Amino acid sequence: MVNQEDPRVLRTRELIQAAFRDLLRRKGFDAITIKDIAQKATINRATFYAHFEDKYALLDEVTELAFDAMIPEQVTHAQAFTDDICDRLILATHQYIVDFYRNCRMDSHSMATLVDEKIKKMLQQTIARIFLKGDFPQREDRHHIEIMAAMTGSAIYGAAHYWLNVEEKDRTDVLADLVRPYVMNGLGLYRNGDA
Amino acid sequence: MVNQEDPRVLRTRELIQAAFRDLLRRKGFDAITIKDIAQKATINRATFYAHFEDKYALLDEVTELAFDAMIPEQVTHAQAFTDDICDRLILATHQYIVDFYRNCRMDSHSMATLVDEKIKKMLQQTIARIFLKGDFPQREDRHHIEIMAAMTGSAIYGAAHYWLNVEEKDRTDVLADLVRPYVMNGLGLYRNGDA
DNA sequence: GGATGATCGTCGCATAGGCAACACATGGTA
DNA sequence: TACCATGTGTTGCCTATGCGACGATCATCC
Repeated sequence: MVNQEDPRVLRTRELIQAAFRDLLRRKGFDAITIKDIAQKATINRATFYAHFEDKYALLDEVTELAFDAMIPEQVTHAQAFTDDICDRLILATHQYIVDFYRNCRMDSHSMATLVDEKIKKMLQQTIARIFLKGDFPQREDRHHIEIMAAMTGSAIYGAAHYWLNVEEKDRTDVLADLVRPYVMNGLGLYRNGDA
Repeated sequence: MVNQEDPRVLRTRELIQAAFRDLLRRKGFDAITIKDIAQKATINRATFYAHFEDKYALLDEVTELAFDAMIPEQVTHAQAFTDDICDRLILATHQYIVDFYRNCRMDSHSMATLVDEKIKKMLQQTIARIFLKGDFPQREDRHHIEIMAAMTGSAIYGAAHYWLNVEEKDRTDVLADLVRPYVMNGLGLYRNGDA
């Protein structure tokens, strides 16, 4: 395979990703061909396959990069899962979903599913990483941590997604006020005692 | 040398030109090094030399492309040097100079001189081409055509340049009304008889 | 004067990318 | 059915680009 440090490789991958993001704004995922991507990226079609197995792998990477960019500094370096960190995760997730649905034509169910799964997985990993760094209860039990992270990530994602169709969808503070107590209580971490 | 049709070549040249245009907005021509250009273009310094002899050759090409883009369709395909064509050339030249001085830090006398010469030359060539297509007086005399084109191009450029420091610099219509009769009379082409 | 550092322009070698062709799958259509 | 067009992955060969090094030039500083 190619050397991931070579500047030509970095540039080509960036070109492919940019072309793909651009195409997603114009046509549905299913309608995008490798030829389309290669043309817009000004690379050869064969070169695409030197970098990505197929367009699904490309979607996966683009999604990962985009969501990573949404996660605030404070969350990435959080030492404990606090109310503040929880809020930031809720808002970042919600914002990501809003941007995603605004920018991409959603005529492809397969893409929506793939992105859903990807984001949920990243949320869970992010949360689990914070749990492991902090003084989380049953910190030694790996399974316990993972399942708590899975539930928390799913809850946040589910709520953020649901909020798309709510009347007061601009009141993300309301969203956070609903999700935070639920999650923190579920984790046994709520300290403000209003649950 | 490299094959000018290869898509890698086209892309690399475009990257170099874009990087150079961008750098010209931030620092003076003299202060720009080949290393700067290569870094911003995400190419290797040695690759630069496969495409341009030095930064002067690059400036020449970038200037040519930019001025070409300013010349209206009607002028490019003009069959005769009419009042209208003359006006369009005056305004395009003036607009080019305005953009140029607005976008580039003019701490380099050498660059200003090079661009001046380049634009004047392109103007003259454009005008000579129109003369050759139309029913220009003494059409058979190549020298006559060339020198008329040279004077016309120089006059237009000189006036457009001078107009930068005029109080009513926004009244480009006034500029055109001053230059057009002068040029057209000089060429013996003025038909409206107000000279 | 000499030392130092930055840039220039060029070289040979290693590697990523372009090209043309291939077999294969899919879907429309005569 | 057979046919044609279009998209997918893959391959071998060739070319453009990246890299590291080189000597040369120039400016700065001691």
